[in-house]
Amino acid sequence: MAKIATTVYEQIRTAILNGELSNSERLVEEDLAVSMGISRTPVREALRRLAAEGLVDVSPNRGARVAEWDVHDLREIFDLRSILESHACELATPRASAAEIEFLENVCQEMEELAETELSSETRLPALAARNRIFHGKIIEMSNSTRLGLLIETLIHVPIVMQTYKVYSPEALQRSLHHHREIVNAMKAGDEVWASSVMRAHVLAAREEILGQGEQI
Amino acid sequence: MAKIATTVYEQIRTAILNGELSNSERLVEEDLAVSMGISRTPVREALRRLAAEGLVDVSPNRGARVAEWDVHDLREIFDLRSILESHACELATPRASAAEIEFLENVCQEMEELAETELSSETRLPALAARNRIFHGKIIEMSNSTRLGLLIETLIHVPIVMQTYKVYSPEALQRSLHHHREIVNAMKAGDEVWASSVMRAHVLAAREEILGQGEQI
DNA sequence: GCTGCTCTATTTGTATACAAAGATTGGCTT
DNA sequence: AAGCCAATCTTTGTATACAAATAGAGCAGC
Repeated sequence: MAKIATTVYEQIRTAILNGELSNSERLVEEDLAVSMGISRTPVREALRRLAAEGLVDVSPNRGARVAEWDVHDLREIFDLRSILESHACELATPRASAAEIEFLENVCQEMEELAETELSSETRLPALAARNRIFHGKIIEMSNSTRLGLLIETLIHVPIVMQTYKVYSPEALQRSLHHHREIVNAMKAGDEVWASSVMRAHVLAAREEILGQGEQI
Repeated sequence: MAKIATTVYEQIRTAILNGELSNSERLVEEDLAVSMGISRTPVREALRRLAAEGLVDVSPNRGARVAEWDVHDLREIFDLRSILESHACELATPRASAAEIEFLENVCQEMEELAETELSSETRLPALAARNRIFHGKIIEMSNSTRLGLLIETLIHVPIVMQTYKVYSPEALQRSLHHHREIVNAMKAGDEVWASSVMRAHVLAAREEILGQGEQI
């Protein structure tokens, strides 16, 4: 844990991702520094890093705020994710090993089992979200394209933030799990067109789910 | 010019993009600072920013170096650019105004005129490259997707670096210009599938051109 | 009572000082 | 002579101090 700046970065990052910081809340360097018992220098570095990832907005001489997103932003993000993640599927399919397929199948099974447990449990949703991230992350890793991974990484923050407020409808959850299964089946069959098409549909379906709820908020 | 950090950032950035800094050259904060007559603080900020954009690599406690890329990186980058820029075309086509089409046609014409002037002139290539960037940038702008623009932005650095060393073959140049014309024609016809397909081909053709030459270096 | 201005207070931007981690060089041992 | 260890030297990471810019409060003028 040599670098304080990295620690600070992770702390602020998870705070934003967990919704512990309200939207467009000011992030005053000095305040953050004293609250963590350190100096402004590493805080500054952390904030700039977060700005580069789009999690905070900084204006010159006016400091940093937690970034804010509207429906148009969300639409952009999911459009791009649908394109990039389906591309990841396309690249991953011909490279997929039996072990990797099995890994994905295990994640599918875990998610399916979780989905059958008691509804609206407070531990169930985070557990599902975590598995979901593992599933998507694994496919991106399998695509063997560092930059593709980095691009998707920068697009994923906002959906995670929204995920906090989101309650999947039972039908949407079922559809999502079926998509996952179908993606793995397509990869198993070595059919990259099939796999990437399902992934595209999967992300676009999620978009509608989120945007639909967005109007209710 | 209030922010020194921004100035430094731009200076180092253009130095890298112009190839004035040799590959994987160390960027020592203190040296850069004294050479610019400033302190290390803004230099540090600039380096971190460049790191976030992938133009320099920084290792903890070991400082920053100019980033280095291999053939695999280039392939990744052009693959992703082909996807994202063709998506930009798709979004831009239904939004394109007559004035924007005319603007693109003017850029096409300028490039065609430049192509007909004396060969291997040292001013011709940079002029073409500049127009090329304007052409692609305009379409991205027309797509009206901030994040798409940002993603492409982060992918474009490396090709620019390589462009410095690159001499287009006359055939490749002609093909490139024809692609541009065809893209504008497709947009004029309101055919986003056509437009995005040509853009995809355009970027992939550029990839082969660069990679083919890469082997010669 | 409201608008606009100035002065102050807060906060960011930059410089400098100090601490810690790596790299390097010189000598020592084998 | 080669390799290893240690001391030093360089370079990065963090803290603190100071300068500049912006925001806000209070006052003056209308």
